[in-house]
Amino acid sequence: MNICSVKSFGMARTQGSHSDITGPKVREAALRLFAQHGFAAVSMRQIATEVGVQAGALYNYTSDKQSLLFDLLKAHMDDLLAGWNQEAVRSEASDPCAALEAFTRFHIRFNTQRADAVFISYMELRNLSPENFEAIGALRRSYESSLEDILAQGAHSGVFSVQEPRITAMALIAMLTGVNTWFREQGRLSLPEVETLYWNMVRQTVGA
Amino acid sequence: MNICSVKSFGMARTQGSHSDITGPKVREAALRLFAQHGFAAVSMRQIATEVGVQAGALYNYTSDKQSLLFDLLKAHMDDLLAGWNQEAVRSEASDPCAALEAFTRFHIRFNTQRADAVFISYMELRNLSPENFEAIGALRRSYESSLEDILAQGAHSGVFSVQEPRITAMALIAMLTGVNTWFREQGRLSLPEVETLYWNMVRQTVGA
DNA sequence: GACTTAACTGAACAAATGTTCATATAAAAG
DNA sequence: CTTTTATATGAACATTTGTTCAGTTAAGTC
Repeated sequence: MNICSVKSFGMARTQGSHSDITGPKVREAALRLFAQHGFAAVSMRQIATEVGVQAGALYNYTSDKQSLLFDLLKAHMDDLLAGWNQEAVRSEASDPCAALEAFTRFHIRFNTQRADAVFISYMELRNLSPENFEAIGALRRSYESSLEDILAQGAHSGVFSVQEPRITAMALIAMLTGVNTWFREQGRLSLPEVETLYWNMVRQTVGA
Repeated sequence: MNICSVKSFGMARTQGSHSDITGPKVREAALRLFAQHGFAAVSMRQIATEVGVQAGALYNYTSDKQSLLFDLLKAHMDDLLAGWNQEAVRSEASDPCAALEAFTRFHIRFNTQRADAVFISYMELRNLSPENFEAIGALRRSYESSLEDILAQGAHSGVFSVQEPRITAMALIAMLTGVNTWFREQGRLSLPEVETLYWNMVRQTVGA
């Protein structure tokens, strides 16, 4: 239940309202600070200072510090799944090899562009309540399964040599997400070059 | 500078001393709690309760909460490098392919046995002071370089097809460390089975 | 102009934080 | 038994924490 959406009940002042500016600012500041220092180490007052507001005002945009974190993680996972669905449709890859290449390139491109959210998604799950933890976990497993399906189909049709599609999917996702630990925008290698390097490794891993 | 080592200056009561029991207990409790809840979310009082002692007594074993974390990370990295050195000597692998297999199996075995320390080593670096961060980073890079060297040598002698040894090393380490996110001791697959599965993937990745 | 209400302030709250230290305890040494 | 000292207590400290809320401000509607 998002307090921000109170405004959408056809009330006045929907244009130029500060909440349209402050709301995103709160989420951006929280995302950056959580990634930098960790959820528990960041105070509501630090977030408020970053936004340019007093701590009390934050509670117009979240009911809790906890649900502020959950909203960020949920939005990230929804973005990820929506982005991949769109990519899968766009590339209309019927053969598993093309689908795997599309996944590889999408995952690297998407994750390097949101390093903060990715980092939080891996590190701060433990700060969620059990239900919220389960909700994020289900979304994650759904994403992992979409790669597993590609691998299983490729193994079935004989273009991949993969014994354990689930485990291979986990291994490949870990490998691809690892790009975030070293990749820098101004580095020696461009993003397309990195994508191609990793696609070559992925292709060899599945024996295609 | 470790306060625990004060005792080692040839003083009395080195046998049966409580500090020989409490000291390790403090580090074990801190390791487990930091991994479970995060460094910032764990209070000195929680650690003390776990040990069965009052909070003030912890300061006989660490000068700081910060250096308690650093000591844990430092000890883990030292363990890792010592373990790998020993393994590299023991397997006396002259050819790159055998060396790569030794690395793969060692990394999986070592890391799955210390999941808490591995998790902290990746998540809590941001809570270190700049010098301490750099110290841990140097140890990590040294470990990464030992894999990079194997890959570079294999590429040079033609048994591997690896374009970028450094990036391939990062990719492989990320893949192998990812085992920790799903592996469970009582699971369907035994550790040797997992090692073999991953070794097959690693071998294919480097084109050997 | 008067009125309504979204957005924010600033003070307040109890609880918890890391750390220190004078004091107590009990185990080893002489 | 007496002395020494490693080890632990428990209270105290100044800050900081998440959260609430009565009141202020200003932007929109009529």
